[in-house]
Amino acid sequence: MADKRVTLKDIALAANVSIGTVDRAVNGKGRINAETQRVIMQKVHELNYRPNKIASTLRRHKAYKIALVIPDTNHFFRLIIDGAKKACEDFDDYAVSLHVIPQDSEENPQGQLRDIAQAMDCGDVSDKYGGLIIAPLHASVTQAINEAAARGIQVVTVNMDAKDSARMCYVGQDPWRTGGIIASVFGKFLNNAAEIAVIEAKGRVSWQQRTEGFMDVLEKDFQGIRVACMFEYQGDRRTAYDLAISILRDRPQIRGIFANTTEGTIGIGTAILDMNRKGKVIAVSYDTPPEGMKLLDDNAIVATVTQNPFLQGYHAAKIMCRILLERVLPEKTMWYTSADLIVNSRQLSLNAESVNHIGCELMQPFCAVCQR
Amino acid sequence: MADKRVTLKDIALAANVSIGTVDRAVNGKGRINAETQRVIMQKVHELNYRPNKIASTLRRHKAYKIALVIPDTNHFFRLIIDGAKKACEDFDDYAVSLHVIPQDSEENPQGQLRDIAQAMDCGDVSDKYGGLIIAPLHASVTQAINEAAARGIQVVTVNMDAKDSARMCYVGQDPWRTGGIIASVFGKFLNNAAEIAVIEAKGRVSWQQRTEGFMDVLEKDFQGIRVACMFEYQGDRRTAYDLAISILRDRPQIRGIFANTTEGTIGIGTAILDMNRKGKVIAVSYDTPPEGMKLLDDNAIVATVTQNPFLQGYHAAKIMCRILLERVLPEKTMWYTSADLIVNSRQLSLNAESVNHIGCELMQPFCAVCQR
DNA sequence: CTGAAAGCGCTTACAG
DNA sequence: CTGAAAGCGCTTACAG
Repeated sequence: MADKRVTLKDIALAANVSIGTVDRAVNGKGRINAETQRVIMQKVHELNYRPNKIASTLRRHKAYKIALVIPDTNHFFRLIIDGAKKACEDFDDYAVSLHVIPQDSEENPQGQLRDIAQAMDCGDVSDKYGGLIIAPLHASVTQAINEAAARGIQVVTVNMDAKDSARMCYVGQDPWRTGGIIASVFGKFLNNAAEIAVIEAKGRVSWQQRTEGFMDVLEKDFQGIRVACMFEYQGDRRTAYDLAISILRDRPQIRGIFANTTEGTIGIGTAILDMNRKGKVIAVSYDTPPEGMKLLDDNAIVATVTQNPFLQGYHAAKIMCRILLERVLPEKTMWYTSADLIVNSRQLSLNAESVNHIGCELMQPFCAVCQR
Repeated sequence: MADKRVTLKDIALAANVSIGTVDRAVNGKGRINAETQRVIMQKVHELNYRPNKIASTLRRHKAYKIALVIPDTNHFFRLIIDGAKKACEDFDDYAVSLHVIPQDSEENPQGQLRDIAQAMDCGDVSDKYGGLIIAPLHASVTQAINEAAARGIQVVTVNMDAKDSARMCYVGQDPWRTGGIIASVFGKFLNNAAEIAVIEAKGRVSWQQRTEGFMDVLEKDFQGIRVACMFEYQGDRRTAYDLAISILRDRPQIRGIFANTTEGTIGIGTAILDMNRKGKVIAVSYDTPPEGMKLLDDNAIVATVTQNPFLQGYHAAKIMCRILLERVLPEKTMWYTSADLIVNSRQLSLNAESVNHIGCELMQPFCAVCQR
């Protein structure tokens, strides 16, 4: 910042070549003599040259196209999309554009695979997607990710991961952590002395990790909380509701029920309300669906743990922009967004108004010249 | 994004003048004929011209200097500083630099006034600060803010506001909201049926607003919670402790105590611990001081409401950068950061590791060429 | 394999 | 008050 930045010209002077040659050495395209390259790179290191991406963007006419491949099935995913859009607006000056490729179902990985294949083939050579941001619906999406990577397209996963794929990194929830936070709420509300029930879905890795996190924190920090019984369900609302009803009816000593999915917790909360046990039995929800908010305000659900979907999209896109513009590899493979605790819907709406929008509205193009 | 952006040249062509003249009309400096100006501005609106700040930064040699005037007395303020630094690194390409001017006390507004006056006078004409980000320690700082504004220096307040000053906007906590969230936690933990005590400091406007928010939400959402008694203190730890001890001793029916400052809540938490009443009487803390974290893990404090100091600094600096680079006035006067609920110190540390750093590490200059 | 030159969109002296 | 020209640091054809 303080000192004048070293430019291509400085390197060219020092290495006694033309700036065109330096450019070729640095950007590694076009034929170049190995020895010339070596000398130039040495000067680059010596003088601590960093490319000026302002200048390169100005000259380069290529725009960077990014595709966001994600289901568009509910508010949560739409917040991820919003976040990604905002991040890309931040890079508007650098000619980055985002194209959303939405899926209409979370249960159709085949459809997603097709969408990705199509995205890889679209456009002529100069108009191809430089990067794909994907919320992989299933492990089978890995093959599409690897195919994209093989073609030189950068891939980042968001919200859901494809662990053994060639994606650069993952941005999203840490399921273990959300489980742990819910355990802490249980422990504190129940004053570390109560029996609880666990209703567990095992269909996704992240669901299993939530339960693990929940159990681990209970064991470590709240040994006064005893898990009296465990039941399995499919992650659905209906079964969770039925299980909760029978637990509430048959086991009056149970004072808390944990379910490891959004849908499951909605089922439990509804059961608590229907059995007129709110305030007596606690549930803590995942994410912030409308039904969850209602149950939260009715105190059938004590709190909800939300994972900043907006930030997930925002940072996934920001990482992608940096990869494309600066050829920077992300420093970490796993980028976890914070898990926040919400106790009433007003808190959430107020926060949405501020923190999200403080990141949003600021990014909007607003021009002093034309006043819009 | 899609269409080719309109440039100065396009306007010049349309208005039948040179690009130099268009520049003068748009940037409003240098003599220009009123009629010419009118015609040009009309074309600017018609064609929806937006200046390319990439190009202008490249040509313009001026760097933008921003000063952050803030006490450097604890971790909370240091997070604000970190946030501001990160935002400015984001604008590194645009030749923005941040200079921190720290105060060593929160209780010495005179010293801060001197620091601001000095900052305004430093440097020659071309090297002056373009913007000041200030955490005003007292209403008297208003005069320095107005003086800066009169000299054409942009001012944004952070964390603390100077309401009737000429600052462009405020970025920071919404005290009313934090009070309200704490009320919600009380209401839910106490199952909307209990007597509580309120210990109130009135020394700062924001403290009073916290109490107001607390009382309002209790009244609206938790009518089963009764405020049995109110006491006044100076916002200090010691008095709060003494008051809490006597409340806990004399009024066994009290099941929650609210204090409206960080220090006050630490006093209460300690009293709850000393009187061996943890889990029986609840307190909810402000912010995230180390003592608060300890009391949180001991369950003397049930939760703490934290206000994202990192984001406060980050967004205050980002707004300032936009003001300087794009001559954009902020759309709102008050930018509130979200108030998050923390139930254990592990949650906070994990979140700090992710959400802050997801905003941080990404911004760090990291170069594919030189690998650092 | 390397160099010289044009030009991205803007701002800034310098002439008129 | 207005225009013509140079140049910010880079990339990209185009010659050699």
